Amino acid sequence: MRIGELGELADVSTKTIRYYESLGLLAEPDRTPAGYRDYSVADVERLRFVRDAQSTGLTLSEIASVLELKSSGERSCSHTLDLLQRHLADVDAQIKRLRASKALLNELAQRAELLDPATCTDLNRCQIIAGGDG
Amino acid sequence: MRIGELGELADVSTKTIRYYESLGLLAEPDRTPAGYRDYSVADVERLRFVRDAQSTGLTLSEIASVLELKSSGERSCSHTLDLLQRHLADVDAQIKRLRASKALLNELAQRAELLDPATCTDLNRCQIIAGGDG
DNA sequence: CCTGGCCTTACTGTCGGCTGGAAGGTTCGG
DNA sequence: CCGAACCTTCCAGCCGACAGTAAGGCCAGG
Repeated sequence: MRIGELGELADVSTKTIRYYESLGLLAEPDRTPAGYRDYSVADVERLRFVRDAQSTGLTLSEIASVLELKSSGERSCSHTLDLLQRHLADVDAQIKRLRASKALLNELAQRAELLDPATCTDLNRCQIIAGGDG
Repeated sequence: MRIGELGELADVSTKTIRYYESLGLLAEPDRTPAGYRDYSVADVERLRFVRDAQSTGLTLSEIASVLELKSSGERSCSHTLDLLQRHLADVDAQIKRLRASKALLNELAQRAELLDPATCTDLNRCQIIAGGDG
């Protein structure tokens, strides 16, 4: 199949497919006599794999490293597992940060509702956002 | 004070200060006869405000819009409040996505530990990551 | 007078993941 | 045989928040 069909089947733009190929996420496909990329069903699987992996939040280069290991004949899943666990830690850290951010935002919003706007006199200092130290 | 001192007081690089100025986050300061930027204590406050706002996860352009409104004489905090609440919704959405991502990662990691690597035969299909549909 | 450190503007590069467009070749239906 | 829809390569740009560098000006201490 050609790139357009592959794109439709995996819900990925042709642009993106060529981009993935340039990153080594997809192997260089066969070409038709006219030079068009010629894909098989396995490529649909592989492309979907990339999307699946991406949906877990792995970066494209991380995905590339998983694929590279696999294609180099690495049978063990330990690298993948390792990657997943490190990534899990990252995600946790991000969630933590966001929670802190959220708590702060909530506090600020609450303060904002209590505040009398008339007391908001200093243009350089928003009472809602600035720390409560002054 | 000059830009270096301002930077130290607010823990921001001189590069970043000039960048903020170019975005309109900081007003154009007075200049010394030699053309150096000449800041006052109020500028330290303002710069810290920017950092505070940034720490809540607001983008620089959002911060700029808050500051713009304030400097245009807007007394009401409703815009800021609005911004905070929309941003809060964003943060919630992000947390949601990350949680989903985390659940998926956990599931994958668990599956990985149970899997026999020897069954990992299809190079285009990582059993850890690919969906369990086949 | 010289050196080192600060300052100036302006432009480029970085990361990640694409997207757009130009300029051309191919294929298919009518 | 023609036009539309597909394909090709390559190069540029986008978002956000800076950091790096060049090429120069200024200023204080010894």
